[in-house]
Amino acid sequence: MAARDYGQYCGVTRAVELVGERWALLIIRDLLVGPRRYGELAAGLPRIPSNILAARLKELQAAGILRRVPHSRVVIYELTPYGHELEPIVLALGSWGFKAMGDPRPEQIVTADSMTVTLRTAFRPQVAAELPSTAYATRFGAAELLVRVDGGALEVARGGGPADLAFAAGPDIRRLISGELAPDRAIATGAVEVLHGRTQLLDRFARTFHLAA
Amino acid sequence: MAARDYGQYCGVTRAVELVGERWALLIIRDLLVGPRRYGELAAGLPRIPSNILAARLKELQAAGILRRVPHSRVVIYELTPYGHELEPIVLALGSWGFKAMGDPRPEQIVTADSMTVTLRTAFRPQVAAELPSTAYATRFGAAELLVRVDGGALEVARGGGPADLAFAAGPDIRRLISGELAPDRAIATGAVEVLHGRTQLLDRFARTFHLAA
DNA sequence: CGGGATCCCTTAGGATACTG
DNA sequence: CAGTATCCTAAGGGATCCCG
Repeated sequence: MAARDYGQYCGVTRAVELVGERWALLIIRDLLVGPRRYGELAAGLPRIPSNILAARLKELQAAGILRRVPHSRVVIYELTPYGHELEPIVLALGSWGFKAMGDPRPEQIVTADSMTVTLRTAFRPQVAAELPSTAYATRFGAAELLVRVDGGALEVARGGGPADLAFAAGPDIRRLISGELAPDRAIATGAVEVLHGRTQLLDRFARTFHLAA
Repeated sequence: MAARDYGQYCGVTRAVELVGERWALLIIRDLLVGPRRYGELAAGLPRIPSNILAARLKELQAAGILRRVPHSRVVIYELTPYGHELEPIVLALGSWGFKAMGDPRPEQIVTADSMTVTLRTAFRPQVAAELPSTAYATRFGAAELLVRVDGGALEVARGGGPADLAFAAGPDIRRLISGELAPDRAIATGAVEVLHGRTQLLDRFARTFHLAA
């Protein structure tokens, strides 16, 4: 059950034995957004081989990190409380890795769950608390998300819906979130295309979601 | 330079591409304690093949996480500021993994650097600040450490030295740190052998260093 | 059709020996 | 001491197939 071990008696070592295998943390990242079915996980991780996904799910289940819940006809995977304790670590990794992202290569994709986690990472509750409640309908690559900011609370759902601001963003969304690209410049250069709503609301978005470069 | 990639444009993904390869986080863990030479790293990671250590050092250097500093005759590896930003993440992983450690298997060892990181993780500055300054000379397995607690500050050095309390601990040190094993019980059962100093000081140690089970 | 299992091949990683 | 070089095993990638 325990993957390849390192022969050391140490908490860090144990952690990487449990979640350090290839793909494991990305599965956990997606499950942090919500319970998922096998096919949903596979769709969110297009390049994971099916046998690896199945193997990881078994290992993570044996480690007490996730649970396999058979519903009628379908199977749901969800994090256990112990698995949920990884949330701050995964978000911190996202914040740290954000700085090394550079520009996307053509084959790199943006998935709904990864973008949701990014938004959670970048969310600044204390800033949001001082701004009016706002709903954003966003599209990043193929990922459509409905982002609701209400006081210091953030809610991200897949799909669209009514919103104060609807926009589609290309890869330069990274520079917008890092502050390297000002909101008005982002619109001017076409990095962000506003589909509906006042363009000034993009500035509110950029203040609400920020990550250091 | 970039290791196997995942094809996703996401901070978490980038992070695991940079530090998710086998052994990488353990190398970083040891470098968090201080700059190390190639041989020191190899000694602290007894089961890492030499070619893998060399490969990881190159990859981590290319990623801007560590620096190769040639001194006269010897080469020193040290974390860059970007690499140092991983410290809270590594400590959090250690704290999370601590809960899944269980009892050590016979082949598992404790190294000086891993134990140093564990002590840093378990250190409670706010508790220590209310206790008198204390020096502990400790031995965990083969790892000898001199632990100085002064107010809210912690300093851990390899080797021995004068101390208020000297003790050697077996694997049950984990239960002492988690609070499952009371200090006096630890001494009574032989889990901790006090070599010098007042045995009551072990209680102070246990209050200063604590991790949830 | 969702949820996997099986196949074959490639490549990272383990063990050990060797070199500047 | 600080790494290469080599050889081999086992994990991972990719496609396909299977079963309820």
